[in-house]
Amino acid sequence: MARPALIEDDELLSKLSQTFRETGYEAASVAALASAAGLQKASLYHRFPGGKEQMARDVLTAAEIWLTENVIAALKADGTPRQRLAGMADALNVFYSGGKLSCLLNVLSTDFGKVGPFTEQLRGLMQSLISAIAATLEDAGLESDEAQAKAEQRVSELQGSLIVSRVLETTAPFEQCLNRMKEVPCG
Amino acid sequence: MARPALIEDDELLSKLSQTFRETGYEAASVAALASAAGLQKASLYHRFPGGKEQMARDVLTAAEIWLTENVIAALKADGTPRQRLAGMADALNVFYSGGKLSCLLNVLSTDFGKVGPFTEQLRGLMQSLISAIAATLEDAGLESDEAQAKAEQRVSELQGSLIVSRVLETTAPFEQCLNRMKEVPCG
DNA sequence: GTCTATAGTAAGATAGAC
DNA sequence: GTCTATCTTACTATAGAC
Repeated sequence: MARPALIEDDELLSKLSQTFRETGYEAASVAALASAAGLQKASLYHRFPGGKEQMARDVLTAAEIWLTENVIAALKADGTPRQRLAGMADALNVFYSGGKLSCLLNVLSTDFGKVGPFTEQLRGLMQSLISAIAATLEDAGLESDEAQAKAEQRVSELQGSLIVSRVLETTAPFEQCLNRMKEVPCG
Repeated sequence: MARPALIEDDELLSKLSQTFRETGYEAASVAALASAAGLQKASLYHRFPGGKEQMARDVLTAAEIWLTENVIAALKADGTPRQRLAGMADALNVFYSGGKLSCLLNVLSTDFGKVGPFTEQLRGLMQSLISAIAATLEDAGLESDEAQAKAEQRVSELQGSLIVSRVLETTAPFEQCLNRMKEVPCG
């Protein structure tokens, strides 16, 4: 194993992720990404030969892993559906820093035309999240179609609450959305 | 009154709006905007001396007027709350082209850091929409706090459903969201 | 692995003819 | 009001020293 880098991969990806989520993909210049990481541009290109697109892809992959190991894992854990939904909400609160960070699903899907380089990965991630929520709602007694629809609705609301929170400059909409997500829908 | 331009202002703004909503603010180059409008870059700058920022601002103002005269007007029209919500949903369906166009509220708030040049206008527009929905829900019998919360929730869901529709490449989430918005919430 | 320095390119914006 | 041509700047990306 080689000597460790001056800045660890995990921390580097975290800094890059924050910049992408704060400013969007196109608006995030490599200079800004380098500055956020505390490196020079050439150092970033050394670690990401694929350039900015690879930086975003690696950030997205890291987010996918984190969401799988935390948000989706919470939904698949032991416990009542109510408890599992609460676990999911807590993990989402961490992921979005209490509503202060945008979602990569939004950011990376916005700055391109019909089809961007991340479309497939984004779709897979979103479907995984929806499926995991739907499965939990089924365990709570909902029928399959109903559970799927409610899961889609909740993911929509989650994404949208981040937009509303950003525009209105208050995290209240995001927090209220998380609270609603903890409850099993009445129908 | 001077001789009319070769391309009318309304149509021009419509083309620019579509480009911004399809690709985002930063990703929409002036060259692409000009191409969409069927003009050269210099012609665009003649009409918008403030450059790309003014183009986006004028597009946003036009959207604000359209939403006020259609979506919000539907909410303030005569009829039962249920009828007014249905009128709003129909207008929103037109505005978003059945879920195929992103929202300027998302696009213009994403590509900047904490504060962008459109923050104030975006916030005002979103608050107007939330207030108009809340007032209709109050007319339907909800208490003030409850109506406000439900209105925020619905706007969140609307924004989010556009993201989910874009990522999953199906307009179903948007359409289902509109259908839910037509109903008066049970509580 | 990180740096300074620099290509090469595309962006936003302007000048001036018609 | 629209155009062609151009300016200036900022961007992505690379080369090569340490």
